Amino acid sequence: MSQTKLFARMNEKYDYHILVIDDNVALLQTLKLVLGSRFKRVGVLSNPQLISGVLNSGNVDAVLLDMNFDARKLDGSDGLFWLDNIKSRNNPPAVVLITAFGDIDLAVESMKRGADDFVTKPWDNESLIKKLLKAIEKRNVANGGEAAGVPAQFQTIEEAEREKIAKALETAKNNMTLAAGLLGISRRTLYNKMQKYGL
Amino acid sequence: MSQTKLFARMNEKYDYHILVIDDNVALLQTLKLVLGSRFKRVGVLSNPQLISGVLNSGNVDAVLLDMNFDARKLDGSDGLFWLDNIKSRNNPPAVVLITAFGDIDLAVESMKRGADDFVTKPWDNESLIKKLLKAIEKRNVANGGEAAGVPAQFQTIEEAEREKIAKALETAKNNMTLAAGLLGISRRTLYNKMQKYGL
DNA sequence: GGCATTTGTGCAAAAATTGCACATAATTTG
DNA sequence: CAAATTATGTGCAATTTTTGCACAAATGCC
Repeated sequence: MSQTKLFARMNEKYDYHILVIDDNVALLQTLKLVLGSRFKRVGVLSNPQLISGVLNSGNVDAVLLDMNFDARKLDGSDGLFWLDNIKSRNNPPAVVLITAFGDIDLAVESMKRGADDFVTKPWDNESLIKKLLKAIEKRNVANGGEAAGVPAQFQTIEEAEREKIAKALETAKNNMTLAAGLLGISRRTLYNKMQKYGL
Repeated sequence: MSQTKLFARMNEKYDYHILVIDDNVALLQTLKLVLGSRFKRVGVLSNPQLISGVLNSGNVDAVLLDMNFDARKLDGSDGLFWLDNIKSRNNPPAVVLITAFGDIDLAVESMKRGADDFVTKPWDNESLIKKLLKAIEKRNVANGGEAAGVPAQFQTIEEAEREKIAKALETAKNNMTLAAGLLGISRRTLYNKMQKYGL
């Protein structure tokens, strides 16, 4: 039923959907060409106002977002605004930022706000593609790989419980009484579950 | 039993423990002086090998870490190594990196690896202090404020379960059969739990 | 218009949780 | 150090939860 991130053999394109957002139309063309050679679908957008709509419809894996839309305002605040906008969505795509103004503070601030990577113009095509791939893969594992809509792995309640218990034991430094309290279960049950999970 | 991050009135020092790590001893002195005027305790370390020991003993809230120890290797790889080292600890302190070589890629990579902020030499004392404070506060809320070793909040198994179920429903787009499968419980049980949790 | 899947719910058997008890450790404290 | 307090591991019976199965109605799909 699903056919996501499969093979990536020679001449094979990655089955990912990239959305490029930049107000420079010429640049947009170039990027579409470059990325189109390696990704199955590359969308292009010159008006960031439309981001929301596009993300709602298509299944976008990564957004490549320019930091500066307004040429009179080169501090990247527009980019940050749209970054926030995208990252506050429900199941946000990976976001890689691109800018001509290599400002460390801007880069750091972007990362704090949830950007997945940061690229400066002029960029190297291969490393841009690599960064996009890395960002997508990281996002996919973080999301349990539900990029294509169909979940791949999803932590079972039992698995989550096991982890939670392990963590509680650690936090409580193996004080069973405390750990049981933290977990909100009776001490007897904690013993039972520990046996069940081999802890 | 704990008395962390209290007041910060005029002339009052923040009750935080900062550890500065740099191989430049002169710089270390300066930083100790600068930070010492605003933080209760400021430790200083010129040999990163000793980080682990210091972090084990004291209750360090934030580490200010230089990126370049070996003068012949200016790519920051040493700093990243120690950053990883610190952040892989159990209850890691906030880490703010400091470097003379303002390299965007290095900054981005640092943030990816869990640094909390990034400062370039020459720095502004006030903003350095602010960054440290922000980093510590962020870390404290993230950890639920268990910096002092005693757990404050800990998610109960039921709470975790509730969250997990909510997420599963979202992932499965409210397909109950699928959601139950994802969670590894019977469909009937999913209905029961949803009622119990008011989902 | 069917055929397959999903939904919500009932029911009884099986399993898990809970509170309590109790004999021993282990830890704290004066 | 000795007493007092707290934690441990386990048994047991009452209670609660989970499970599998069933079934009629609703929904989706070709």
